[in-house]
Amino acid sequence: MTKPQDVFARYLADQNLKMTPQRRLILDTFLKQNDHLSSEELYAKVKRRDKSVGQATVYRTLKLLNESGLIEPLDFADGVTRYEMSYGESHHDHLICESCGENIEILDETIEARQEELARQHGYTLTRHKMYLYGICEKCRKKK
Amino acid sequence: MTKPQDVFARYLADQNLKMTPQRRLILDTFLKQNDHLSSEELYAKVKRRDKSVGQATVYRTLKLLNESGLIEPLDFADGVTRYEMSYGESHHDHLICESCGENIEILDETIEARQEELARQHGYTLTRHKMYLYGICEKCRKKK
DNA sequence: GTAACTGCAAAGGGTTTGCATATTG
DNA sequence: CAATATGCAAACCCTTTGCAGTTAC
Repeated sequence: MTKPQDVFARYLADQNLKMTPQRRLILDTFLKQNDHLSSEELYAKVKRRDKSVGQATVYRTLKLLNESGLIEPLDFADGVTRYEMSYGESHHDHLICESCGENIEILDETIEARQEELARQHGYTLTRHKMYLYGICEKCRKKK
Repeated sequence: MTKPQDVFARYLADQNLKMTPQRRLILDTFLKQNDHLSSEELYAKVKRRDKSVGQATVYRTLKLLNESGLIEPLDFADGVTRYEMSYGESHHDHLICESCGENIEILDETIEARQEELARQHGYTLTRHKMYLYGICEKCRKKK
């Protein structure tokens, strides 16, 4: 499969945009720690490698990475937008602990199938979906 | 069933909080147009009935209404928090047309059950979930 | 009476934007 | 060299908070 770096380069070229050291560094940093990073967290990591990079550039680059199809915004309802790699990764949903923030990736074929079916019943063609399960994990429950 | 107004009054009394004309008006306005209102939209409607009400009071009252169990925050990822009546309403998810914005409320027992089961398997106690299905509705599909 | 509530305006947090300068293709 | 990107700081949007004065219980 094409490397993420190449996908991004390709996207930029197609849009008449330019590859820059900053964009390279930001994507690279994101790829290294492919967690569910927020823009600010990524900014901190990027800054460790190159102090001169500005916060706005990180925000702008994340937007481009999203448009290029490499990453996707997540919504953990914690006030910040987080991103995860979507290119070459299989789809999954999230199970989130409301107490400690732990985040488990889940996938259930029964649910996926029912979602398609439900949409179809309403005359919809499904393009995507978001499902977040919020709860309390075992550790946190026992702490109380 | 107990009226929403009474549920709210009861909640306030229990918490040693006070019923005020503003709180009454805000709940009343919300009940009248039980859409998926944002705080600002509600504020605009409230203001039409009483110009003297402040924006902060609407925010504060929505928080109280949520705590009382009457309403619940929604997250359509459009930058604002919206609320919908939850008291006396059955839980449901949303099927949204990406083209025209149509929003259908859906509920599927198979999915609900699987969600509980999935959480349980990971040691989680589920408190809530969000599921949004995005697609294209029949009308929009045929328009093209 | 006194704890809770109000409106106002200011502050807050995350994100975006305007601008002068620097860089890419 | 022309179009894009950059860093900085200011602006932005939605929401929360501090405060002095008001009101419900």
